[in-house]
Amino acid sequence: MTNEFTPKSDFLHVLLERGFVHQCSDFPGLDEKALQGGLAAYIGFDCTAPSLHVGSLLPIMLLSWLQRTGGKPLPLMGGGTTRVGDPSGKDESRKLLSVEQINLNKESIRKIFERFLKFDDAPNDALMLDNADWLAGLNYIEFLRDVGRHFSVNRMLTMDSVKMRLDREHELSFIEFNYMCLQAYDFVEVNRRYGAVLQMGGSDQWGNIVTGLDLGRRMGSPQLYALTSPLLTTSSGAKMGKTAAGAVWLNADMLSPYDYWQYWRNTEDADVIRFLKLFTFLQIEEITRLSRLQGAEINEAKKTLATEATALIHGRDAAEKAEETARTTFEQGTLSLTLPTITIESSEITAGLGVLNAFVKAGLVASTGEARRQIKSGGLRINDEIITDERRIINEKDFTDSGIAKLSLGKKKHLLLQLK
RNA sequence: GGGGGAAUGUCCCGAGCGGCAAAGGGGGCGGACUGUAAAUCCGCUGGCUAAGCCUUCGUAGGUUCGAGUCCUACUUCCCCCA
Repeated sequence: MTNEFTPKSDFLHVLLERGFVHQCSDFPGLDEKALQGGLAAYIGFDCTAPSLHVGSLLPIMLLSWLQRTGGKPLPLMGGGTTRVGDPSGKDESRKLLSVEQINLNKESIRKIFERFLKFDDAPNDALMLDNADWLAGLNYIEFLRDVGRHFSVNRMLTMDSVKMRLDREHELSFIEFNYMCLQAYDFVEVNRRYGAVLQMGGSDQWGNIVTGLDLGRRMGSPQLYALTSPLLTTSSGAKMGKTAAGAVWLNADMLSPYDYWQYWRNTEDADVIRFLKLFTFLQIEEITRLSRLQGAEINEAKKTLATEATALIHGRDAAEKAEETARTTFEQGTLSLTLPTITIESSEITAGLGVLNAFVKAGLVASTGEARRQIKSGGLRINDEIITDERRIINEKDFTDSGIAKLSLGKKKHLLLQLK
């Protein structure tokens, strides 16, 4: 895919070297553009949830590298398109969200970008866009006349995202079918308004991006370019970004820095180097050095990955604190007071709180039923002591003088109860 | 417009003679082995005030001691004919 081509621009050089590139519509052409400086590129982001998750991290890194190599990053909030729903890769139609919900999500997501990009007034400072700005007020008739006539339904039917739905005999509603038209139009509009000539995205967006490129040609935009990043899976094939607790969110109020650190710490051996290149800004030389580690030494690389990745979104302090918490908890096996903590009224203890409910309250298990099952297989511990009696009551003696007790699920998930 | 199929445990796929909390996978979680890894093996994978009780098989009714299973209507999807 990227064979033979040797980029002259820093931007493509870094991207290729670090494994960010899956496909590009025109390597030499884009390379040339990047060399000229001031390359403006955008990536669209959904507003379907109040936080982005690790799956979105890769595109964010792309934008950040763009800025670091002199380009102008334009993160685009899908405030408009989220109202429609992207059919790509999904059999089920998405639930439509309310406009209010979308706006709330948008605000919440926006904060993440500020950790990765510099937003200001310099020429290559980032600019946050929202396609609702031009999509929400679209006039249907005008849109059909000016834009719609350039779309070939014949061609759209051959696109993978659509074909899959048709082949598998799944419903594809008109509103979803229009998604790609809107996204294509975005490209033209972002180019017209902000001069972006490049759209990036995950490999599943290739079809949508190329459709935009095509529309641009028909509507007289300058030459546009497409670049996609590989779909992220772990070496054992699992999709990235899922854990027991659900998605790996980037917002601290949805996933603590400690848990985020743990997510990266638990990376499979085979993925560490790839992830270091993609999700940290460490020098390639440093990563190469880490890649020579063997066997259990790889754990060092994992810690580096975890700390660097955590520092990017939660700050260096929080990352180092998470690392230290992990060291005390896992390597020394002692009680770390900086583990994620939930507070509990002391009256609840006096009233007699059973272990089952305590674990549910802590969020380590979803129900008392699950707690029972975990106890049967020896998965629950309080202060490192395996719970064998599901009717065990937690009492004052379980707490330290300062009112702390540690609950654990399995060997990895720990949490503190703090008496109030 | 006519005819024939299909919807199952709210993660997914999928079996299911009128006695069903419902086979089997995948995924996930826990245990063993390790290095907080992978692979492998074992167990679990509706809820609860738990040897009992409650709620699940597209929706609403009906037959029956008893319905995922039979009947009726409705919804959605698929196939064939026009």
